[in-house]
Amino acid sequence: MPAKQPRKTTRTTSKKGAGASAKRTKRAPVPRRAKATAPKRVARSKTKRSDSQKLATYWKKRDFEVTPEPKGGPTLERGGFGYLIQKHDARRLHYDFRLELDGVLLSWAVPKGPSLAPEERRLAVRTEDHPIEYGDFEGVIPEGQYGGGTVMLWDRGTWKPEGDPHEAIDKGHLAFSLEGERLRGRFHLVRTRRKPGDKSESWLLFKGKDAAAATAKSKKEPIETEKTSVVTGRSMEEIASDRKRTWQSSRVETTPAERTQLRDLVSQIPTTVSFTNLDKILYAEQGLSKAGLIAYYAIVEPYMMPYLKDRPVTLVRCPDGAPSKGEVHQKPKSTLCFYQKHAKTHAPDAIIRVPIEEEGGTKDDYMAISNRDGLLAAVQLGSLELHTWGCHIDDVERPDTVVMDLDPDPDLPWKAVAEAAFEMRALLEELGLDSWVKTTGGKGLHVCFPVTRRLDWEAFKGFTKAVATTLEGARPNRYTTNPIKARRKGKVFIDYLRNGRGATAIAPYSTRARPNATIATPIGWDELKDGIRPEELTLRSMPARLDALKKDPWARFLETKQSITAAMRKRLGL
DNA sequence: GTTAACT
DNA sequence: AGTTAACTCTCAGTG
DNA sequence: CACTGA
Repeated sequence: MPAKQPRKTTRTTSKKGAGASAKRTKRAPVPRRAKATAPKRVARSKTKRSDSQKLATYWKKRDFEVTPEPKGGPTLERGGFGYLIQKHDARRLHYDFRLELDGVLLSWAVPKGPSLAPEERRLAVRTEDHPIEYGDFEGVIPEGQYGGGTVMLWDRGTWKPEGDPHEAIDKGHLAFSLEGERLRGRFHLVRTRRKPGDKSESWLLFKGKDAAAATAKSKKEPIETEKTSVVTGRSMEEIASDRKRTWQSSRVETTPAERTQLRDLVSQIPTTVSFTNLDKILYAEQGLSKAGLIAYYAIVEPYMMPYLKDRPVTLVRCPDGAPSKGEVHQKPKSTLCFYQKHAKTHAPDAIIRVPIEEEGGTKDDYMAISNRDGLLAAVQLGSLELHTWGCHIDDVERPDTVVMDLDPDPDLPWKAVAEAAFEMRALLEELGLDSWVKTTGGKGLHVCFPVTRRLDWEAFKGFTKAVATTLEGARPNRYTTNPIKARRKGKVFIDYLRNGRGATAIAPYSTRARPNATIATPIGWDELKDGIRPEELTLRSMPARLDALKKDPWARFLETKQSITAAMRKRLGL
């Protein structure tokens, strides 16, 4: 079963279900999680296991903060023999065949589902044991989660083994009868010989000979005739759309009227860029479409452009949208998004190409944006973040903008981060430098200032390092400049390395590829003092904020002419 | 999201 | 015609 | 050394 889309493959390789035999693509290495799948050992072992051991694999694969599937817990061994089949529309549609034994549900993924014809032997891939409570589950597993997709209860009832089921499973031949609503009579599960390289057990599920056995011709297959839930009568579509309703209730609703409005707005933007996929949702939690993103950038463009214009830029592109809360939790944006630094073949004409010398001495085309068309072209490419160099393209070797990144231990209160920014400002002021502050979209702050183009990157970075270490030296308990042990111990990491050649920092007014759609927002020092909250500066709130602002908090940034002087460097011991 | 290079 | 990879860089830690 | 995660 080769995967359809490479990106999704990467993101979901560890999804097994029916796709247990999925061939690996070259790019997608076997995730460690998949290696941890060891249903064989768990299921075949005759020794008594504790309940927690039995379901360890099941738990390991799921994030119960995200998925509506039951966690299941230590269960009493009721000796009951429940049976059920779930129709599961994950990466591939398949049927999950489950038999209760020893307090868990033994499970097989059957890609083609069961057949009533004894000669039809259906592949059944053994998967991890599931908790008994799973037998009641019907609903939608969120995208990005293990087995993401719609689950329908297709059949349920009881089963009865012929002989000792433990021995039969060890032997690899389980004969049993089913007493379900849609399947009845004798069935067999037979384990096939394991081929070298097989990661999971393959079994065959087929009908045993009895009165209920049918030849494929004489009787319709229940898989074909029964299309609805055995419990709720719902179709797969109905189950799936139920999710939409509950899901949408927890976010800002986008009505068709609003969609039209956004499309209209987009159509009125004067631009040469042609847009596609305007209704595609890029921020799931806020229900924000690509049209909404384009509208946002069209609005902030006059505010943003002065800081973005004519600097080498790196894009963080997420054509399928920002990671949702669930996705960010387990597998961050590395798989959903990718960085683009070079123009390569992808860059549209509206984005400027700038040949820049690489470390090795060769030249490669970088990108720069100089006007609205360029910005919107980047958005059309699915860019959710724009990162800029600290220089302009007409003199790439002479930087002109310093960014001191204050990156706090996540446990630190916001107030401590704000205080750090004020201390940084005070130090710079003492040296004779005016500075401005912006949020980053997360819990960090950037203290920024312009300087005249005099130093090369080495000297420039050296100066920012000295500033950082000075602050660290003054308050070693509060600050660290060591990226290694940056985290822990309640410190703020002062990242001066953003001031090196080729390094970048998030551009003012850029969106972030994060679930909450926060914006890297220039703010006033007074606002920071008054306790402005970075999580409230979002894509949705920004237009109103800009309207309400009496003056641009960074108004003086662009006019300020100041230099890193010999005297300043001397004062820092350089 | 786009392109080029494959099967 | 349909499928797949590439689209950053660096660095510490791990086996 | 190859690979991963940050």
